[in-house]
Order: sequence, then structure tokens, then C-alpha cells
Amino acid sequence: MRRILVTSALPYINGHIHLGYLVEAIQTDIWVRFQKLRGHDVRYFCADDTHGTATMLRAKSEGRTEAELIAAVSAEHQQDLAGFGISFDHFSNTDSEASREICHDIWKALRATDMIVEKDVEQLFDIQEGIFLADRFVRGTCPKCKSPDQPGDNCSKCDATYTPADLIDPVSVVSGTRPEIRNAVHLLVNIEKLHSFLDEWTQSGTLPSESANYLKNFFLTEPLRDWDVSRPAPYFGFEIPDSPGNYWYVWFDAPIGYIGATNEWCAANGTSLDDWWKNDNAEIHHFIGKDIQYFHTLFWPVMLKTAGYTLPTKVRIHGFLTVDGKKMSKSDGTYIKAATYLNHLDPAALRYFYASRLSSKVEDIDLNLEEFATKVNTDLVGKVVNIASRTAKFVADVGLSAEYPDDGGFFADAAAQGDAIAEAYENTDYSRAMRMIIDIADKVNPYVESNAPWELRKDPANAQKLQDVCTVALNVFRQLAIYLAPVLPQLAEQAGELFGDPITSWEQARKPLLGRPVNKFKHMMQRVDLKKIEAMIEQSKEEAAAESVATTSSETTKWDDAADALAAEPLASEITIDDFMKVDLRVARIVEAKEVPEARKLVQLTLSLGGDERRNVFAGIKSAYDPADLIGRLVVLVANLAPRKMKFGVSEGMVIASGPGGEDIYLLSPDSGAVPGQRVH
RNA sequence: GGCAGGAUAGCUCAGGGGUAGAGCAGAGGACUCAUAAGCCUUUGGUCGGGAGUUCAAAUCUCCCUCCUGCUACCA
Repeated sequence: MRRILVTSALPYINGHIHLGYLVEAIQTDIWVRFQKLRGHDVRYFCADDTHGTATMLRAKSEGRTEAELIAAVSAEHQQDLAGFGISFDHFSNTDSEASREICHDIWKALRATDMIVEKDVEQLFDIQEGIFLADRFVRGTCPKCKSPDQPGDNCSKCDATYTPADLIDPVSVVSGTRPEIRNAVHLLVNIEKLHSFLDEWTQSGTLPSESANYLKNFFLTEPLRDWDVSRPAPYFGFEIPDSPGNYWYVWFDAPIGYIGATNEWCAANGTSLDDWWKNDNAEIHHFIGKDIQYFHTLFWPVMLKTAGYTLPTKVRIHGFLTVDGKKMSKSDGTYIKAATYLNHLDPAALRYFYASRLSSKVEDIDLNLEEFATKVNTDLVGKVVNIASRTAKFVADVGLSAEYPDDGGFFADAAAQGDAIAEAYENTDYSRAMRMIIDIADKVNPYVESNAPWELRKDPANAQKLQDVCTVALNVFRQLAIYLAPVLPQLAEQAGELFGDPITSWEQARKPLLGRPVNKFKHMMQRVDLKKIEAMIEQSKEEAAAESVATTSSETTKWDDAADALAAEPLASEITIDDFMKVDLRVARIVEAKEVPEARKLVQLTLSLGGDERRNVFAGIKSAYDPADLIGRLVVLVANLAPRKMKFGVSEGMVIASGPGGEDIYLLSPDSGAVPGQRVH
């Protein structure tokens, strides 16, 4: 018997459980149920990932403590996951004392081995909120291509990568103010010290080959950079014991949550944590998405190794979920929450569909909704369940034959395939397992067809033959239910009820059931109705719309202009009225506007100040205005500005406009009634 | 740019030196036990292009084209 500890990645407390996360939860749960069915000593642990600035901000804005927020959301998460039959042995959260204890322990080991270094790190600081800003809480203009409103780490337009401090006109997403750069001491883990260990460990077969190659080619060719594991206060998390005012970064304690959850479970069950996490005979299997592989394959093993915990036996990595070939989208209604799905459809359908698509490769899988319906309906309802549905009633009164009839090796073949199917499950090649199982089902229906029990029952002389045919079909059906049990626990339970013999072990597929009654057949699964899928999509759209209304209405109900524009360009020093009067501002009409093809930003304007007075002005507004739309409108001109020779000609003044640039440029217009030539006082 | 993965029937994918496979979709049929399920027959592919190795290549090697993903201190 193997001792196996299994984990799924921790869902973040600030998000909902959605169909994407369920790929992982279902993939893991299938594996756990499979191992339990095989009789191994398996425990499945998970937790909510709770720490970080986002949690702090959300709790504040909702007017409750972080602990209250965590309790409420975690309960929701657990309910959603339970709805899909995810069978955790324990589900905790990373803000637990059990987890803190392990953080301290691992930290102590990192200190003891001299792995921690201190460094001054520049980070943007939100003055109004008094917090340091993670990259994703900052937006600004890309330093490379000048696209406005880009995230703090990389540009969505030109793909440049940078730090938030490089942004032009950075703005805090939290307060709307301009953040400033501040230095703070951070604590970092010098993982380079274990470089050679990682070289070996990452290539030891623990990871999928794609991931092993990726790490080898991208990270391990160079010295590994120190990993920043602290954040200065205020930060919602655990304070670092020997560095007051600093907190562990959320990604330091997130994986420790695996051990924390185990710790809690062990305490409640009177067992020792060391049996699971410091035991060479225990296997540890992490299921994660490809987005978080470096946390689990570089930092995590270093932490475990240093502190003397058992290293993962396997890190099993899956790809992302797309819906109808596209990224999940809130506006398309394909960002589907677990709870929304459960309102409309059977969780078994999704479990089976995912199983039929999952392999051991790091591949994205697509949930094509139409295929989802036909696949589930055809395979499960039409083929598998149909076998019982069309034969059980013929033996309701006599039960199964006392001796197993000659079936030409049918049952034995299916039993023999158990090993190959088990191997596929073991390797998380679920799509392969499903194919083999459905192949068996595909042979049963023709078997029933050719033996025509509905004909046999017409003649009492065929009673034995009738019972035998149904005994064969029902026993193979039961084999299928056993093989599918990890994926469809409900079906296995119903099959158990049908024969009055619960399915508890994989080995049950080897021996037929004989000489016992068969209960009345009840429908075991509903077909997936396309109308229900549509209703689910519709509800998702409505939810997304409701969310966006909630955010915009709260912002527009009051005149609550953000302070970022002012912060982006602080007030200039004071001037006198005389200074101002030096600037001659005039109302002018654009009488001609031409694009300057060679110029990236310029439009060439001909302005009229009334009469014959014309000015040629180059304005850097190409990115925001189409020249054709400008002709005829009034603008304000700085009329006494010294002419400037430019590459494309001489500019005789300047039209005034506000805005950060790019598409955000706003020309000033006088109210109606103003005429060209009037001075602006 | 680099790396990884992929390209097989209308669609989703399996296979992986020896006569091209499944499911769905399409066509035809028989049946009526079953959730209008299931069964039988059938249409449909120069296995992305080119070269090589071989008696034999969808499969192995090389080149090319096109897709997808990734390219760390972002959760």
C-alpha cells in the first residue's frame, strides 16, 4: 500500500471558483479517487490562498476584517467544490496557525543555512493609501511605445517588459493618485546556492518533459536570481519573526499552505505530520497549472529541501481552459462560475468531459459546448448507462445467473484491460483511459442487440438464455461503472445500489457478480440539454453585466474625480498676472488640417485668426484626432510663441490641449459665440 | 528572436515502419428492450509541403510553411 499525499493549487480568496479552476480540481479529484479505489493510503489537501494586498484592500472596502472575508469566501469555495464532488480530506486556508507554524519552521531553516539576503528594493508607494503597490496595482504609459494605461509590468501593445518605476505617468489603481518610488528593505532567498540540486531535481522525471526542458533552457542556464519573499507593512500576511515590519510575500506562504493543511488535519486526527512530510516512503503529488510552475519547481523544492521536508514525487502540470476555442470571457458569458454551472447542469457531465480531454501533457483543453453535450450524451447516456437501462428490467424478478455464462471471453477481456486502464489513470492520461472504457461499452450494445433479450423473453423456454445474456451485459456494465468510478462517483454509487453491492475497490472489476437480485432500474444520468447550456451562458453574461454596473455606478454617482491627473503633473510654481499676460492666447479656426505622413504624432494645421491672418501650426495630436474632423472647429492658439523650425516646416504657434498623450488628448474649445482673433484673458 | 508543442476525414481527436482509425456530423436501412437511446451498412483523407533513409514512411532524419503556448521576482 502506497502512502500518497495529493494537493491541488490553492484557489485565491479574492476570486470565484470557475470552470478553469475546476479543470485542476477535477483532474486531481479523479486521481485521488482512483488511488483510493486501488486501496492506497491517500489524503487530498487544499486550502484557500489568503494573503496579499488584494485581500487587505477588499476587506477594507467591504468594511469587514480579513478573517471575516476569508471565512465567508472560503465557505463559498468549499461549497462550490463540494458541488462538483471534489473529495478533500481537509480544506484549510493559509492564514491558519497551523500554516504559520510551518512558515516559521521553514524560515528558520533558510536562516540557519544562510540563504537569506537583504536588499534595498525600489517599489512604487501609494501615498494616499499608505501602501506599497504590486505591479498589477499600477498602470501608466508604456516607456517604449507610449501606449497609455498599460499594466505595471509589461505592455499589452508592444509586449515590452519593464518595472512599474519605468512607466511614464504611473497611476495607482487603488487610489488613482500618482505613486512615488520608495526604497524598502526586502528579504530574499539566495536559491542559487541550490542550483546544482535544482539541475538534478528538475531533470529527475518529477516534472513533465516539457516543463523540465523549459526550466533547463530558461532558468538553469544562468545563475538563479534571488527570490524576493518579503513585503513591507502594511501587508496582510504573517509578519516575519526576525524582521519586524516585514511580512512574507504571498507566494512564500501559499505552497506552505499544503503543509499547513496537512498539519491541521494531523492535529485533528492524532497523527504525525512527519509521517506525511518527512517520510521517504510517502509520495507527494502536486497538481498545478502551467502558470505557476516556477513557484513549484524552483522555489518550492528549495524551501522543502532546506527545511528537510519530503520533496514532491511528481508535479503534474496542466494547461489552461478555453471555452469554444477562446479564452474565457465575461462579456461572452464563457467565464462561468462553478455555482452558475451547478444551477443548470450536472457536475458529472463536466467531470466526464474534462476526463475525456485531459492527458499527461501540458496542453490547453477546450470546452466546446456543443461537443460537450454530444460527447456526454453519446458516451454516458447512449452507451454506458443504456446497457443497464435496456437489460436490468428483464432480470428484475430472477436476478443474475448463478453461474457465469459463456460470453466468448467478453468479461475476461474487459477485466484484463483493467491494468491498462489503471496505468492510464496513474499517469493522468485520462483521455486514454476514457477511450479504452468507452471501447468496451461500444462492444456491449451490439452484444445485447445480437442476443435480443426482448425476443428471448417471449418464449419461456429461453428463460435461462435471457438471464444469461442480461447477466453478461449487466456485469460488463458494472465493470464500466468501476472503471469510471474515479470520474463518476455518483454513477458508481447507483451501480452499487442496482446490484446491492457497493463499489469500493478496483479489484471488483475482476470477478462477476452472480446469483443475486437486481434492483429496479432508475435513471442514472440526465442528458445534457443545449437549452440549459444557453441558460447558463445567459446567466453568466448577466452576472458579468451586474458586476460592471456595480463598479461604474459607484464611481459616477458623485463628482468624485480621481486625483491622478493632478498628481501626474504637479502644479507649477506661482506666477504673477504680468507673467500670464505675456502669453497671448487667441481663438482660432482650423481652416485646413493635413496629416504629416512621415511624422508619428503630428498634424499640420492652418489656423485662421480672422481676416487674412493665417498660421501654420504643427500639433502633436495625430494619435487622437482625424484631420478631417478638425476642419472648421475653433481652438485656442498660443499666438505669440516663437516660431519653431521643425523637420516638416516652421510651426507658428501652438494649439492647447490637455491629457497624457496617445489617444487621450483633448483640444480646448471656446464656448459658442467666440470668434477667431479674440484674445483669451 | 529563442524555446516547447502541434498540423491525420467537415468537426474533435487517437494511432505511430507493413492494406489509413474512432466518435460526432452526412446518406441509406432494419429493429423497437432502452433516456426518439441502441444496431447494421455507407460517403468522406496523396496523414501541412519538400527531400532523404528503407524492400516498405502518416510513422524515422533533415529542410520549409503555418498555428499555439511560454520567454521569471505578475497573482
